[in-house]
Amino acid sequence: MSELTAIRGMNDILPSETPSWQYVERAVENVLASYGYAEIRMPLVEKTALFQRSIGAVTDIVEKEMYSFDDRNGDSMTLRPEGTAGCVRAAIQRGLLGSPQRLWYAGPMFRYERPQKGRQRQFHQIGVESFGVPTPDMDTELILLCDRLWQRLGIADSVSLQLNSIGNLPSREAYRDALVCYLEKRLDQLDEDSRRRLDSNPLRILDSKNKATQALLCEAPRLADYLDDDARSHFSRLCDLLDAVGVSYTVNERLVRGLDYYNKTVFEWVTDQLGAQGAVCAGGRYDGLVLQLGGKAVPAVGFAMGMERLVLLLQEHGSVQERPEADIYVVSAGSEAQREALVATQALRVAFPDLCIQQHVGGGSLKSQMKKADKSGASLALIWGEDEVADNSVSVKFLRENAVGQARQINVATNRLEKTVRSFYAS
RNA sequence: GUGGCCGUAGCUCACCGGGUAGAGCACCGGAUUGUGACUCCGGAGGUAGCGGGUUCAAGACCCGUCGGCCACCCCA
Repeated sequence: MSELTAIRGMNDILPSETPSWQYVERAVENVLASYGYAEIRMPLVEKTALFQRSIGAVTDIVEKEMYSFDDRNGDSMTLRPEGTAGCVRAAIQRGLLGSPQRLWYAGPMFRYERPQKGRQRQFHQIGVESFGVPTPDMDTELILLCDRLWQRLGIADSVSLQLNSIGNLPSREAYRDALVCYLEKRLDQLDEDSRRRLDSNPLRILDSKNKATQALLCEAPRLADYLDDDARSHFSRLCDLLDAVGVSYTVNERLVRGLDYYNKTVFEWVTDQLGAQGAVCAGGRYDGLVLQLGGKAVPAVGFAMGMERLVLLLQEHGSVQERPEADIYVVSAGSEAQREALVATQALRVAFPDLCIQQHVGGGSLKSQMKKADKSGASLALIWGEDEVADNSVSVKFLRENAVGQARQINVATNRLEKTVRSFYAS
């Protein structure tokens, strides 16, 4: 093996996998279009400060996971670790926020982490963001959109919705103080990671996986008790609407999300089928971010889904059907026959733009060409040899089980080939 | 950043201190003249991740290193 290998955590998506990817991408694009969302494409690289000021300076992402570098002018740039910051920046800078906007984007994100199942350094997200609508019906729409997509992909049974409200900044700060106060009195019962979080990001302690810590939290102050009326009614309206449509969810009071910009609604679609990586899709409301990044006070909600994780889920369910490499495989013996075959094949491609018609290349005996025809999965082989050239015909061989009474091989005049193929596919 | 498991043919894996390192699948060729699959026959393909050590002898044991997977952490 050469030492010129791919960078750790940056995977090639191989030909055997791209059908699954395309399947997911098409389904997503379809569903998004049906809800009226428009695509936006942003650069992969942004100024480092953009991420520092949006994601939150003390988050792991900004502290140790960003691919940052100085460009030739000495300005610090960063390969985007997530999409929301760039999308907000673009929306502000390009003046998209005069009226409500429904946007989506897809593409690679970069985070310097140890790779594991469902997690790599270059990974792909599809992000959906809504700007300008402060009411909970907007949050609802986004969640319904997800639900529709899971149905569409056939993975609805594998994911479930976790929901919470983390209120506005003042109530979160008040709660944070109460939580820290409570935990500081019980420092000895806290695990090491949680102790570290006590100064940096106390809310994250809530979703610690440590059992002792979780037990400790049962008696801790509850975030829900600190929400103001606005956040409370926003959340209950969201729940009402979800109930009305019949989307089931679990209110998870410990769900706080990692990025600083969220307020009010946060949600996560989780699965137990991807090892340690439970979150397939996650997001929430971020009413303050546009203002914080230099725009007007425009409310917003959004979420992102992890393509790799969706594809993994889909593959576990085996619901992507594979297509044969070719529908028709063209073989020939002799250079004159190959010439005839080439011309006829080109005409067939015009007549049947949706079929995959492969003409054998690279020579070899007719036998070896026929082997290739079989392996390609094609239903028909078209054969040109000396005899066919001599009488302007082509031999059509049916390679698969087909309609009763169908001959295994027939010889037709070249000018009747199109008609023959058409009738084969009609039946 | 920490921990566990693992690097032998294109792929999945055997052999687990001793002869020229094997199998299945895949690949190539042949089994009648111009015809696939199934079957049979034949062939090609490996400095056993890399470096060092122990030993009369190492793919197997030890150390290091690189790479992979999984988990912690974090997150989509």
